[in-house]
Amino acid sequence: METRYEKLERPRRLPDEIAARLTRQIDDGAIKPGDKLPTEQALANDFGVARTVVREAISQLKSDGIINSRQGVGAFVADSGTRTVFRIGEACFAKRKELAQILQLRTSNEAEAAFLAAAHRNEADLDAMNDQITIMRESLEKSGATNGERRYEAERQLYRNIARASGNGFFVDFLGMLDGRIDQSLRSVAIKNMIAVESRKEVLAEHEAVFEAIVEQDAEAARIAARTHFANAATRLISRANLADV
Amino acid sequence: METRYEKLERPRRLPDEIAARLTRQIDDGAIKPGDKLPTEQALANDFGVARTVVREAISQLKSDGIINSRQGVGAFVADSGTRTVFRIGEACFAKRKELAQILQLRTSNEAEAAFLAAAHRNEADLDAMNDQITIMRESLEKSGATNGERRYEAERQLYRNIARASGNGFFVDFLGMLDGRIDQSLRSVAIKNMIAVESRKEVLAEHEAVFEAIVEQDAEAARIAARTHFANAATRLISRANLADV
DNA sequence: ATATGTCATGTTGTCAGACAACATTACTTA
DNA sequence: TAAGTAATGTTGTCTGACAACATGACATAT
Repeated sequence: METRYEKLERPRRLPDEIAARLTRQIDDGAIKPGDKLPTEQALANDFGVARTVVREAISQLKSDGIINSRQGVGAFVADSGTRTVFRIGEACFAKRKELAQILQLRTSNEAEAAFLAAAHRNEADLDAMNDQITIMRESLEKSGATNGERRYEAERQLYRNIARASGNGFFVDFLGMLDGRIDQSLRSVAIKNMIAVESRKEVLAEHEAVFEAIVEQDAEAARIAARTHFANAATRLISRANLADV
Repeated sequence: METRYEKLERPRRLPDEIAARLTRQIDDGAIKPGDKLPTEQALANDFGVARTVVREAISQLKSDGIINSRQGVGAFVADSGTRTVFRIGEACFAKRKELAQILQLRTSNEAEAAFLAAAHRNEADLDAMNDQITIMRESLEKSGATNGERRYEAERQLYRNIARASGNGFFVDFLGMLDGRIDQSLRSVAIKNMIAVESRKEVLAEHEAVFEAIVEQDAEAARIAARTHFANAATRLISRANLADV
């Protein structure tokens, strides 16, 4: 019996820690839009680090549109409406309410992607989807961790294929980001779920319903089927994960 | 007559330029996931800048999950599935096809937010929405740039209020980011649109339909009404903007 | 022969100091 | 009163150094 270990996380670097603290102060309203940050030298003194470290932290915040800096003047907190990125904090995945909201966001967008895919898909798209459905079917009756992981990966690939078939690259990127974040935080839970869930046939039927609707170019049916699956998946995931009720 | 000037953009800094070039190389596939980047010193020599500048650039990419670096080893391109942020490049807003896709993404999510808002809204939410509708009505018959801008801002605020009423903070953040990016790139076009569009009454009616559905807690009607408005708005915006047909 | 310990090397992470580029303010001058 | 000028402070960039760490080669012991 080979015991599997999870990859261990590397220690946080100083610039990331400082970026996180500044971000939190801004999100909490301790520093408001328009306010001027302390000078880099002052921040370096306060945090007890070199100015280069502070600069790396500020560089990160600038690239997110959280702050703007002007040479010779200073760095200022930007309006909340000027953020250039959408990101989800690590901690959100550990809280029941916030995780439910994240999965709600995903469900909506996966449903829309399936809707669009039904209209735009070509034969190559269908083949790619069918490959994953086939893997799921073959793995259906088998047990064990390896097969659970195989079904999990097949499912992820199936919905990546659907997103791609939508013809809208922004859905691909956005859903890919959401899936990656969820995988990063909840992969082991999701795979355990795959192994344990007693109603595998019903889950497979959910995927098949989505696929068949896309084959038939029935966009509304695809949307409903995808929404059904991801809503169910969210319920299963939340009930199985070990979450805080903040 | 006071002529208005747009805020002028400040020159790009070296770390941002380097981060952009590296990102592009990765997106283009010139450097693939798993590949090791040149050492910081080598990059500094190639670009003809100091290592601190390269480090700031890499620090940005790390915070996006595009690369991972390990002390004593090097920096490596991460798998595309491990990106921690969703961002939209500036250039996308100038291309017809990509802008259409961005607006499609927004339409879908605004519709879902309205759907959720119909179920979760409280009286304070409705008041906030009604304030904006009132502003729109009062401004309806008036002309001029100022009134166009007023209607534009009222509309933005209305849908921010709806997103907030959804009770899901991630919709608020995501839609806020999309709206901010669109505003940044197309504000003047959108306002001109507000001033010029001959069918103001019909547009106002679209907003009122969304609002009334949310008042009546008719979630499906709210979704359809919001989808209708944003789809129409997308068509208007694209037809008026000066876009490349890449 | 295999496993363990040690060291040299190269890379990233952090520190310190310096100067350039720039914006603001106060001051000077026409 | 208006325009020009200098002083000051901040961010942007450069340079050099050392610390922290990982890797691979080598030596040693069992």
